[in-house]
Amino acid sequence: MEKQITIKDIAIALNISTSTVSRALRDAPDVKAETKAAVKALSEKLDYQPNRLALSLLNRQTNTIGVIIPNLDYVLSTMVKGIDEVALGAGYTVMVCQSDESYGREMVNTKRLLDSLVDGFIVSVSSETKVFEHIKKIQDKKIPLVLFDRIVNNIEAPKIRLDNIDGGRQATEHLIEQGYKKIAILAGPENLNISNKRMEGYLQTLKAHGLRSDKGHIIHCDFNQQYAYEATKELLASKNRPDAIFTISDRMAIGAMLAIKEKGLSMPHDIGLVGFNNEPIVSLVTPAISSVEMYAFEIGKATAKAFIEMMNGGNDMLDQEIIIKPKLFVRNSSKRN
Amino acid sequence: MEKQITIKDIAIALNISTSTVSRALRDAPDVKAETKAAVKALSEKLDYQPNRLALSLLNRQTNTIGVIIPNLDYVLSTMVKGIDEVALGAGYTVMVCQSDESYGREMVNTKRLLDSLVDGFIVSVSSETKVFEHIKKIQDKKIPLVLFDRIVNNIEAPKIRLDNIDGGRQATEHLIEQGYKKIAILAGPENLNISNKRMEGYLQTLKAHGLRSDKGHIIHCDFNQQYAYEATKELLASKNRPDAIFTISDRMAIGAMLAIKEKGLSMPHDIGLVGFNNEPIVSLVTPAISSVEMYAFEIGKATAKAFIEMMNGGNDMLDQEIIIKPKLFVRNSSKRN
DNA sequence: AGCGTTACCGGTAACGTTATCGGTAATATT
DNA sequence: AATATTACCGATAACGTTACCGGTAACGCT
Repeated sequence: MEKQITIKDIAIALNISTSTVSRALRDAPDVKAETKAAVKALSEKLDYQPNRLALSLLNRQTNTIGVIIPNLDYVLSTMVKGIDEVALGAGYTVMVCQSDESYGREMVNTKRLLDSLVDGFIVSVSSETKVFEHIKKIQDKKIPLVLFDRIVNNIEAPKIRLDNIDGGRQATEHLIEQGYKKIAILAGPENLNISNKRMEGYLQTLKAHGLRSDKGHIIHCDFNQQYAYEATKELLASKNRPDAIFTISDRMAIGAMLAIKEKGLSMPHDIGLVGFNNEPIVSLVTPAISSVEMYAFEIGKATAKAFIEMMNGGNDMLDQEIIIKPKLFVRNSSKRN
Repeated sequence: MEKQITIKDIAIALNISTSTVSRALRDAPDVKAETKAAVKALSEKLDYQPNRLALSLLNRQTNTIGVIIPNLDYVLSTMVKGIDEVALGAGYTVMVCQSDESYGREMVNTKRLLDSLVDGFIVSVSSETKVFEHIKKIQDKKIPLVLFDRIVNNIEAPKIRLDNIDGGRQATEHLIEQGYKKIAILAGPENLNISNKRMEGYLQTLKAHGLRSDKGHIIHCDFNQQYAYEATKELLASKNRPDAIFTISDRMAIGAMLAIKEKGLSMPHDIGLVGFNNEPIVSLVTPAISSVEMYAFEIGKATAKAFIEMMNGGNDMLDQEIIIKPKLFVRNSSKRN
């Protein structure tokens, strides 16, 4: 790393003070046009770039947003893309740190970024996170915080998320409409809010239609094809075999699909299947899988917008919750009539 | 944002100098044990966190790596995960910026990070990038740079990449062994190095086995299922219909698969299919798709390791090229005997 | 001639931290 | 008792930048 060009170098070369150089570069009114021109010409020639560290230290702001996410799967990548787009436009640089679904790494990442590196946080918590001291610490320091997707209820911050209950409802209602009676659900980890909400939608809808929800038809497993595959195998081998499965992610849907095919059952005839996320892949397998679109890119954009609004003094936003409506895309895995 | 606790606050509270506080916190030998204890206790109590901006300004290093990537698809996400893992372990924070395959955004991102925000760069260029002034600027400033995956040949920097030619060779050789005679290739954008290398392996292998490569069997299209789907439809409708297709990504393989199924052809009997990347999805569709594993996580780790080595003064690494060997995983889409 | 105004510029302090030098008091050595 | 050594600590400068205050020279006005 070479010594970088500073304002001082220019000042010495032109035999003026650093103050004048600084003013000239910022087009201040009280600098002779001639001087300005000389300064600008030289700084151009030397390819002067202001040192953002020094500026940040002085202004106490870095124009950087810390984004903490559990992983970089399809949905979160898409959300990050949305955040990125809006943030970049507003002059912010985004710092993405993935916790890899680990509470420990989430804490470490948060702490690092907290050391005056970012102006604020956009967080989606890991599935392992059950204690929120690190999040509270952000707020103790009065640093702007926005939660998205995997939100935490008892923290007061703007929250941007999907209407997960409604997503669960749409999927379940559709299956019922198609005549399925024994609908199982492959849910995610037990303490994961988004999973529980989707399940809540599922349970509510069953109840509303006077259907019983067999306890054996509710299965918690990790966000993982392999687990989903095995869970489905068990489901299909059970005494009270379900005639439809709602999985709360497409990855899991594909795992389930594999087990269904292996068993020699046909979709949608013998068994119906609905996934969640509407990843591109679901329309490319056979049969194409019905799935709930969650508009991840939009969620990302809305999150960044809320963040920026908050940065601009919107402390009245603390209790705001932006809820995006999902939409079921029906495909052949569940379309019986 | 509240005023943060500084070393000065502690100094005033304990009626000692900032120098002493600083030394006490760093466990310097020439501080009374009693003083140390007092400082540590208070800094603990006030939850003092050193200001990394100030430190960075002083030491001229930020302990941050700028990672520029074209997007966050499966392969790159996995590589970033590898980079992250190694970098975190070495005390670096990673700043991921995606260019979204746009030359303009790649430039903007690079420039921003160049303003003293990062100690070095790890770059994978966008498919749109044909001019490399922004990359050369990094080197002009003597800032460490490592290229990975989508590398640029005429830039002198450590490069970590897959042996793409060999990947193309393995795929093609396998298809030939399975008795396929008319092997088409779905390649990526024309100026994309990784695509051209995989194609080179394909062409070399055809030649080595005395097979002609029909010009109509070489198709360039974007990394995109939809394009691949349409391109395959055309291929299958052409006079000289291929009996096998090698796609240089799994996304494209799935697009191709869709077209093949639609046409009513069976794999591997009527037509063979081999993809690239070995994404989890390929083993979950029917038939499972053969694919070339590129060990993305390993590439990510190797990249970060090379970067760190370079940071530690390894300027002798400038011409080093680490080449990871791929490995074909054979599945039912191409296993005829 | 004396005063105010304008145009322009320089010096200093500050952001938070640490390296370096130097100093003082207590203790050890002769 | 005089000197050397040790243990401990404070002041200062520096990293690069800008806000703020102040100053000088030139000019115009009465």
